[in-house]
Formats: sequence, structure tokens, C-alpha cells
Amino acid sequence: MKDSHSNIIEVAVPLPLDTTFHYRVPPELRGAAAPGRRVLVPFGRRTVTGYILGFGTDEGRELRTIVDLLDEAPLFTLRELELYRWAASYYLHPLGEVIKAALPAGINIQSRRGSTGHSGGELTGGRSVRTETVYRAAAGAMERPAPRGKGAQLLAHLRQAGETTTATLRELFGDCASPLRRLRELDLVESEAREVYRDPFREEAVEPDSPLPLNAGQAAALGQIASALDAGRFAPFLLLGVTGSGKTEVYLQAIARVVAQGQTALVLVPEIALTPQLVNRFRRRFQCGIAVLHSGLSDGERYDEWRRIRRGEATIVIGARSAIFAPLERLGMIVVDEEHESSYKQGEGFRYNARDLALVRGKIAGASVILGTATPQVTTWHAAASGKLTLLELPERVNGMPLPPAELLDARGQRGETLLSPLAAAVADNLDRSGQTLLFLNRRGFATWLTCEECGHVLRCPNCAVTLTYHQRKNRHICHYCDYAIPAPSVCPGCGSGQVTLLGLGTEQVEMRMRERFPEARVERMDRDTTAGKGGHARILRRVAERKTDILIGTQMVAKGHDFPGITLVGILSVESSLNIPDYRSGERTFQLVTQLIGRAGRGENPGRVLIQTLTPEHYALTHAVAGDIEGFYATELAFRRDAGYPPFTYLAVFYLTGTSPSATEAESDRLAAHLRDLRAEQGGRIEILGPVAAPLAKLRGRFRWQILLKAPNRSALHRLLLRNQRTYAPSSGIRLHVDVDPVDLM
DNA sequence: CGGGTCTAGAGG
DNA sequence: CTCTAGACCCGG
Repeated sequence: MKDSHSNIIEVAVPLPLDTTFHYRVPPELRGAAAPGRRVLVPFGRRTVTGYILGFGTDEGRELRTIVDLLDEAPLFTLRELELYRWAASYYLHPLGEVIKAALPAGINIQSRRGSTGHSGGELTGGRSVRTETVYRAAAGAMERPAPRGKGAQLLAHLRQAGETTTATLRELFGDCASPLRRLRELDLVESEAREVYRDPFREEAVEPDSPLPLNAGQAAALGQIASALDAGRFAPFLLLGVTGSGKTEVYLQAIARVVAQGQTALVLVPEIALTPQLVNRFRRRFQCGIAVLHSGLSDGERYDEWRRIRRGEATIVIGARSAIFAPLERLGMIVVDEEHESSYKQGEGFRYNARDLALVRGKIAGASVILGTATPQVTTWHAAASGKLTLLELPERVNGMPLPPAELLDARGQRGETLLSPLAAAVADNLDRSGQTLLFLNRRGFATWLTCEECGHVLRCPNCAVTLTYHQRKNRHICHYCDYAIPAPSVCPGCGSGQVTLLGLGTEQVEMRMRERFPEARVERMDRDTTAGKGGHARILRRVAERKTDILIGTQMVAKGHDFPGITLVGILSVESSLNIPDYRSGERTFQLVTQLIGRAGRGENPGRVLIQTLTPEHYALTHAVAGDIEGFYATELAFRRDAGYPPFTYLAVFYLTGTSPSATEAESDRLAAHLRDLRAEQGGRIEILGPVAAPLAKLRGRFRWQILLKAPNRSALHRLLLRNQRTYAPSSGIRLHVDVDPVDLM
């Protein structure tokens, strides 16, 4: 059997199967079959698209023959396949589905139960290349008699302007389809179909700019990155810098060096931060091709951007999570901006973390990887402290302005007050001085729960173990986990008493109270309920930027990505909702949130101030955030985690089971937990199984979800158990198992 | 995943 | 005895 032109190929199919399949290639396609190309293969009684992984040998089994070979060139390289294989094994997800997720959506062909009822069924799907028609005057057409009227105008234009598209001709001459047809018949013009890209940002040209001068911290950081680039080996960095410390300028100048070396760069940003402003900053700086990948693109636009990248027409790719799979070759650098952001995690299907894959891809490619943030993940900090990442610090803000002073207000014994008096006074004072105020509360809706004074009944979601939040505008009680909703009852559903009370403050109620209290102020609310629909964010942000808003009330989304230069007062109404989440990361999350909010204030000429109402003013996450003491926070958090046996000192995986009925999903989670306990006993390892966890049964898009946590003292013990489980445990039908491995020790 | 087959329970 | 919903099994 010849190895490189074998007639047997190994194929991965995008289905939840943990095996690959072998097929025979007919002689006429033999030389063309190559890893990375797709094939149409008979699969059971269907025809599906698969991916060629490589060549195989005859194992004596009866093999079926491929139906067709797709793609003129491979869609992925062997290096990319190495990344896919790593991800499939690490996230315990079928390789075919990993490849499908890595390639642009909608390109695969599947057979359907065809209504026309042909034997193979009809083939559907496949993303097409868009073409446009261009016209040009035919060579040597001068002698022939010229037509009259519109035809003459068109011909004159084409002789002068050369090739012109249908769209341009229509713009210039109106509808001209029939004269053009006539000209073609007379052989006076010729036409050609040309491939075009659906350009997601066909914007007007931007003014080029040049590199900004760097401060000492930036220059030192850039110097270290530059020497790693010159060495041309994998080098991971943690770039630590507060909001406004000029991380982006460091990325830009480092990437300039990468481009100058003839290499390419990949920039990952959280979805929400992928604004035209950021992209334009890159477009102003670089003349080379820039491709942008984000969730707002249509399948066609995404496919076109992908093809531009694959053909080497883009040198820099900027994108959200899924851009980690962008088909760049000669990759010199990967930037992961705001590396702590949870939006790098894909939470459905193939559950990967693009921040982690960035390190793996960087290692495979021999590239530098920069993780940039003011508030790293605790695991990232630990990796830097133990020398696995090189720490680069940007200690000061570029404009020299210090971070605004922050203070904690003790809210104990003052329940029922929306704003404590120092914060209320600060808002009034800020209004007097025409400053803008940001009030943060991480809870949308009017009130968090309804309780009965008589019998103590609390409204809860029947699917999820959480209370229903009252929304005044809809007059409904809604589950924020699964969107289950009921109309607001007038009496207690438990005992019929009329004595029901709404408790727990939400943004909707804060908005109402602020309008009552400051009737002259222009109040806006920014949360999922007010930003629904496209352009919802932009509308609110524009009014804030134009100073048409005095008080902005917002949830989580105001802490991320957006710049509010006019904000001179930040009030945090409660951090308890973030602090009291029963998750070992709640301290970390709260520290990140508060630190990011402090960075939102005083980006202008006034440093502003930050006031935080809390019931736990001694909590280390808050005291360190308020003091700007990053080292102190991480030291305390790591000591706590070491004692409690949490990551990064133990390793953790989360199993998610989803099914369509709550009882079946719950029963399955018991079965899985029992199975895992058996495996643990058999292995004799020190692996701890937490669960099935009571709270998180949640309905997501019609499916119920249950989770189980696994803790292990090291990664290999955890992975041995996970792999063993994957081989020995089969979920019952209708139930799917997903695995989130968190966190990781990749190096 | 999708579809074929096998099976238990309800209905006639 | 027939019909059907759901479990289960397989795909090269």
C-alpha cells in the first residue's frame, strides 16, 4: 500500500460519534484526495459531508466508496488539524464537530429526506461564492457599425472606462439590461462573471496614522515582546494594565513588527468590544489586509472573510471567540484582549475557551501570545507567578491621570434605601456640576422575588431552582435562567392571602426611584430589556456620549468594553448578587467587576469618584479593588483557593447533561454521577465528585440542563477519568453530555 | 444526528 | 392481535 496516494482515506464526520471512518477513493479521484479536503460520503443510508484527516490502510473490512470529493484545495492545514485534534481530545468533543465549528458555517452538504423522493435523497446546503458580471468593450470592435441611443452611450463609456460592473452601469445609465444584451449579441462588448467578496465593512477610507510615543512601561513591554518575536519561538505573555494604560498601542506596535517580518497576526477581543472604532484604529495604522470576524456577519460574509484569509489576502484578523480558528498561515502573534472575559467561552455544543486555544495554537505555530487585561483570571495570574507566562506591567495611565478614588459605604442596617445618603448626596452634587453618573446594579427587572407575608410562599421557577423576577413593564414574573414567565398574581398562589410583598432591588426599580428623586435629571437604563434588538446599545451609548443623559443605570454590560469619558461618578448599588453566587470564582468575579467599574470613571479631565454600597465592606475582593491592590487581591485569593482545594491547585471539569424532560435529565445525572463514582473507586485516585448539583437545572432553548463537577489534584488524573468515562458511559437517548474543562494547565 | 429495529403497553 | 411511542443501536 502506497502511503501518500493510498486509495483509503480516514474521514471525520460532524456527528456526535467518537470514531473516525475509512472510505475507498475511486481511481479517478485518487491523486486529488488530500487531508483538509471535504468529501461526500455514504453514511448509513444518508450522504453526509466529512473531512479527510489522512490516509489509511486496509484493515480487511469492507469499505464503502466516497460519493464525491469537494473543494479544489484543502480547507485546513495539518497544523490546523493538530489544533482541532488537541481541542477534540481536551474538550472531549467529536473531532468532526470540532472541525465543523472551526470552518465557516453553512458550507456543508447533507442529504435530506427529499420530498421528490429520489433514491439518494436530495442534497442541500453548501455556501456559494458570489459573483458579479463585468462588461468591457470587445477588442477590435471599432470597425463595426456603432449602435444608436443608449447602446452608443454604454459602448462609449466602456471604451473609455474599461471594465465596469452591472451595478455601476445601472447607477450611471438606469436600467440598461436590454441594450447590453443587444451589444453582446453584436459582439461589441463582452462580459465575464467575476468572484466578489461580500464586504462587511465597505466603509470610506480612513486617514492613516502613525505610532504614538510610548511611556516607559509600554516601551519596556514592547521590547520584551520584540525580542521574543525575533527569536521566533512560542512565547506567552501576560500584559497587565489598567483601563487607559495603553495596551492597544502595545498590540499595534508589536503587530507592526510581526507584519514587517512577513508574518500574520490574530487579535481576539470580547464580542462586545468589537466596535468599528477598534477596527478603524487598526485600519488607520496598517495598510495590509485586515479581516474582521464577528457574530454580526451573515454566513455569506463570514465565508468571504474566511476565504480572503485562507488565500493570504489578510495579514491581520480581528475577531471574537470563533476567530481563534481563522486560517492564517505564518502566524507570528496572537493577542487575547481582556483575557478574563467569559465571552471567550463557547457555552453550547463544542464548549471551548478561545483564550486557552490561543495558547495552544501559539505553541503549535511558534508564535507569541499576549494575554492583555487589568484583571487576569486567577489561573492566569498563577501561571505568570510560576513563570509559565512572562509578566509585562503597564503601571500608569497614558494620560497620567490617576484612577478615581473609591470608597465603600456600609449598607448594613439600612435596608430599603435605594441610595445611601452619601451616594444620594454625591449624585445630587454631580448633577449640579453637570457631571454624568453611572449607577451599576447587576440585576435587571423591578424586584428579585415575591413573598407572602402570611405563609412565606416564594414564587419560584418550576424548571430552575431560582426565584422569579418581577418585571413591572410586562407585569409578569420571569425566570432569568430559562425565560419561564407567569402573569403577576394578585394574591398568594400558596394560601390566597392578599399580603404579598416584592423584595430585592432591580434596575427597573432604580430607574423609577431616580426619576422620582431627581425629576429634572435625564435618566436612562441600559440592560438586556432596554437594548433588545439591533442598535439598542448604540442608541443609548450615543445619548450618553452626546451628554443627553445625566444618570445611566446599567447591569454588567456597562462594565464591559464601552468607554464613557464624561462619567465623573460611579455608584455601585450592590455587589452582593455577584459576591453571593455559590461559585468558587465569585470573589474573583467581583474583584474584576469592581476594578473594571472603577476604570470607567474619570477618563476625561476630572478624575471623578466611585462609591460602593455593600453589606460586606470587609470582604477582601472589595477592599483590594478599592485600594487598587492587585497583588494583594491575588495573594489572598490564591491562599484561599489553596486551603479550600480549588483551581489552580486542583483541576476541575464540569459535566453538563441536557435533555428534553426534567425528570429524565435528573435521572440521567444520577446515573452519570454513580458511574463516575465507580470509575473513581476503580482508579483509586483522589478525585472528588461534586454533584449532581441541586441548583442548576435550567431550561435552555427547550432543553433541561443539569451539571456535575469533578475535582482532581492534577490534570492527568482528571483527564484519565474523563477519557475513561467517555469510553464507558453512553448517555441514554435524547440526552447529551457536554464537558467544560476549567481551568487548564496547558504548558 | 437520523433512521431502522426492537419491545412493552394500550386498545380492539 | 395490531398499533405506536419510546429505547436502543449503528454508521466504515
